Amino acid sequence: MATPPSSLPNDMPAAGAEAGGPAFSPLYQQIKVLITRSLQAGEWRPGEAIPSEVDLAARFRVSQGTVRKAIDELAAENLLVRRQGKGTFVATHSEEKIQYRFLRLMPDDGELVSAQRRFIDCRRLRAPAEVARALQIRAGDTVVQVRRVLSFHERPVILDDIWLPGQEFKGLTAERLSDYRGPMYALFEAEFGVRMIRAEEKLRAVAAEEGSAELLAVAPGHPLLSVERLSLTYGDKPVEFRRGLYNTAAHYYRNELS
Amino acid sequence: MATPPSSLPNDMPAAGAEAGGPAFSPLYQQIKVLITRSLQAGEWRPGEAIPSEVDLAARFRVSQGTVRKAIDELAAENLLVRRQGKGTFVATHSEEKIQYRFLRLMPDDGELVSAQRRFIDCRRLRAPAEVARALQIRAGDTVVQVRRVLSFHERPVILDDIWLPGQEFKGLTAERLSDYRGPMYALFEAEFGVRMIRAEEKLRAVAAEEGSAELLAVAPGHPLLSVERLSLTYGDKPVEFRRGLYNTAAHYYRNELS
DNA sequence: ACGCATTTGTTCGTATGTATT
DNA sequence: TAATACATACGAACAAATGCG
Repeated sequence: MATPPSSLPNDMPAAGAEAGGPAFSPLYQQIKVLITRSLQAGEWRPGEAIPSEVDLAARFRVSQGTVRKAIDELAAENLLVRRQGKGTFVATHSEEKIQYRFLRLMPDDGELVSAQRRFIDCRRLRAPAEVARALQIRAGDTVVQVRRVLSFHERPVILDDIWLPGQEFKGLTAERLSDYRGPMYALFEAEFGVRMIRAEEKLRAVAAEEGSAELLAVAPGHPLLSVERLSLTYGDKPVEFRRGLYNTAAHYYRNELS
Repeated sequence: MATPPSSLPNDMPAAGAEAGGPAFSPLYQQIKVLITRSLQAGEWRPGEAIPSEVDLAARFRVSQGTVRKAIDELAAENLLVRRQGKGTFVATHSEEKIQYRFLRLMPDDGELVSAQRRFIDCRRLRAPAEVARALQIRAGDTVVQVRRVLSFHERPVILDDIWLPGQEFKGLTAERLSDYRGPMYALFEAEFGVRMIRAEEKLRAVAAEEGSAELLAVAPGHPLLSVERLSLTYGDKPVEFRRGLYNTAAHYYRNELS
C-alpha cells in the first residue's frame, strides 16, 4: 500500500475533519478537495476539459482509480460533467441540456416553451437587513437589485426580485442583462466569474399585493407561490438571494422526492 | 476477461435497453436489476441485512467490485443502506433518521416538532377519474380515501387527502391508522407490503375553500400551498396519490436545488 | 472509409484499512 | 482478540465513444 505522498495536504484538515470528527480523510477525498480548489481558482474554466484521469493521477501521485472516485463524486455534485471518449469538463450554465436545472415551473398542459424576459429595474442600493443576513454581508453594504418578469405565451407568470452582492457584480446593468442571450446564470459565470453550484429554496403560498398583482396581471389577493432562493457557490458561499412570485394558475412547481 | 455467465439475464433487455437504444447493459447494471427483483419479491424484508458483497458475488458469479458498484447505485437511490462493519440493509420507513425524508415542511422559527395526527375519515369508494388516472387503475375501481389533519403546537397546518388502490390496501381502517405509532409509510410497508420508493410532487398556490378553511382554521380565500404527490414503488408503479393543503403562515416548504 | 490514438467506462483481482460484534 | 463486513487503494486489461489523419 502506497503511503500518501508529501504533495498531498495530509496534515491539513480536509473534508472529513471536524470538531470531534475523524482527523483524517481518504485519499480520494483529499484529491477531491485539490480538484475543487483548482476549479475555484479558475485553473480550468467552465466548459473547458480538465486533464485526463491519467494525467491527474500522475500529477497527484495516486492511482487512476483514486482520481476516478474523486471525479465521480464531483460529477455527482454537478461540478464536473463526464463524456466518454472526450474527457471530463467543467460544468457550465450555458449548456442546453443543463439550462433548466434551476427552473422548476412546468405548464399544466403543453410543452415547456422558453420564457420571454422583461427587466423592469436594475439598481444599486444598501442591503436591507434580511438580504444582508441571507448573503452574509454587512447590513448597508451595497447590493444590486434586479427586478424582472418572465412570461410564457405572452402571459406574465413569474415576478423575480434578485439581490446580488455589489462587490462581485460591479458593472451589472439592465442593458447587459437585456442584451445577453441565454440564462442569467451563464452571464454571471462568463462576465463576473461567479458560478452557482446549488441553491436552497423556501416555498410559501401568499396573497398578491397591489404592485405584484399588476405586474402579473392578477387581482390583488390572488394566491401566488412565493419562492425564496439562496444560491451558493464553492464553499457554500451565498452569492444570490431572490424572491420569486409565481402565478400557478396554469403552471406548477415540480419536485421530486427520493 | 470473464464472459458473462449464463445465470445472468444477458439476453434479456435490462436497464439500458430501449427502443433504438443499446441491446446490452453493463454487468453491474444487470446485477442491480437482479438485486432489485429480490427486493421487490420480498426475499429480504425492510430493515433486514442483505447478503454480504462476497456472498452476492459468489451467487451471481461476478467479482466483488461489480456487486459493489451495483449496491452503490441502489444505496444512492435509497433502496439500500450501507453500514460499515455491519452490512447492507434494506431501507425502511420506520427508521428515525430517514423518517422525515418525505416531509418538507419546516417551521419559520423554532425546532421541528413531531406532528399530532387526527384522522377525519377513512372510507372506500369508486375512484374518481383524476385519481384513477394518477394511480393507473380503471375509473370506478375501488380506492381507499383517507383524510387527516396534521397539527404542530396544537395548530392545524396540513390537510391531507390520500387515495390508495383498494386492491393493495384491504383492511385499512381509521382505527389501524390511529393506533399505529410511527410514520404512515412505515405502516404501509409493515402491514401491506407496499414500499414507497420515490415520489413526484406538483406545487401550487390556491385559495382556501369553505371546508378546508374550517379544518385549517383560516378564513376562506386564505392562500394555501397545494401539494399533489404521486408516490411510486418498485418499477415506478404508482401506489399512492395525495393532495395536501399546507398553511404556510408559520411554516415553509424547503427544497434543495442541485 | 479505415484505422489509430486518446479518454472515459467496465471488470477483474488483490491487499489493506476501519468499524462492528 | 478474532472474525466479519464494508471502505479504500492499487494495478491491469479490455470495451466503447470520439476525433484525427
